Amino acid sequence: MRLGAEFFHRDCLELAPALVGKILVHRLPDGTELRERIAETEAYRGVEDKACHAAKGRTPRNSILWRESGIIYVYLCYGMHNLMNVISGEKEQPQGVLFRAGEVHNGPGKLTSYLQIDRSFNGLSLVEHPEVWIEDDGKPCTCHTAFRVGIGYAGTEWIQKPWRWVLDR
DNA sequence: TTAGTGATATCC
DNA sequence: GATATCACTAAA
Repeated sequence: MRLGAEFFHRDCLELAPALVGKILVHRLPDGTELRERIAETEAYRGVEDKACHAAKGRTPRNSILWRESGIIYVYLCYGMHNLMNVISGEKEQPQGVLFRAGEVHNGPGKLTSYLQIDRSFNGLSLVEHPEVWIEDDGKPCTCHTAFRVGIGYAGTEWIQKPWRWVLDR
């Protein structure tokens, strides 16, 4: 079952764990469906979260964070990796959830590479786009928290937030 | 451990 | 216009 707007419309600290175990799907023009179960997510929460792109104020790149929940935010990292997020929470409240790994393809760059998600998907909607969506296959799963990765610049207060969720196996 | 890669923000 | 930085990955 495809997840609708009401699923995404909540705080990133709730949405991130809820997304773990769900299936990310991208249907290609030839009908092929690329699917991958989400194994890791991270929450980035507002301007006060020093690890969140919104912490440095609104810029052309991060302005997507201020959009409504369910919108896709993709940006290029280290010149070669597309990192995919979904916006959460209230509109005009800059927060989102990073898809940090899939069950098969670990790492945020490898996940988008497999799913063929690049920056052209920036600003599209996981709720309304006909070829990209998230499914709940009803399979129960559990996850545990961890520290977020790769945010050394944010300072210890924010590094120590348990805002990463990892699928148990 | 380190090179590769390029958009972005921040300084001239 | 120049430069430093970066929510990473693969190879060694």
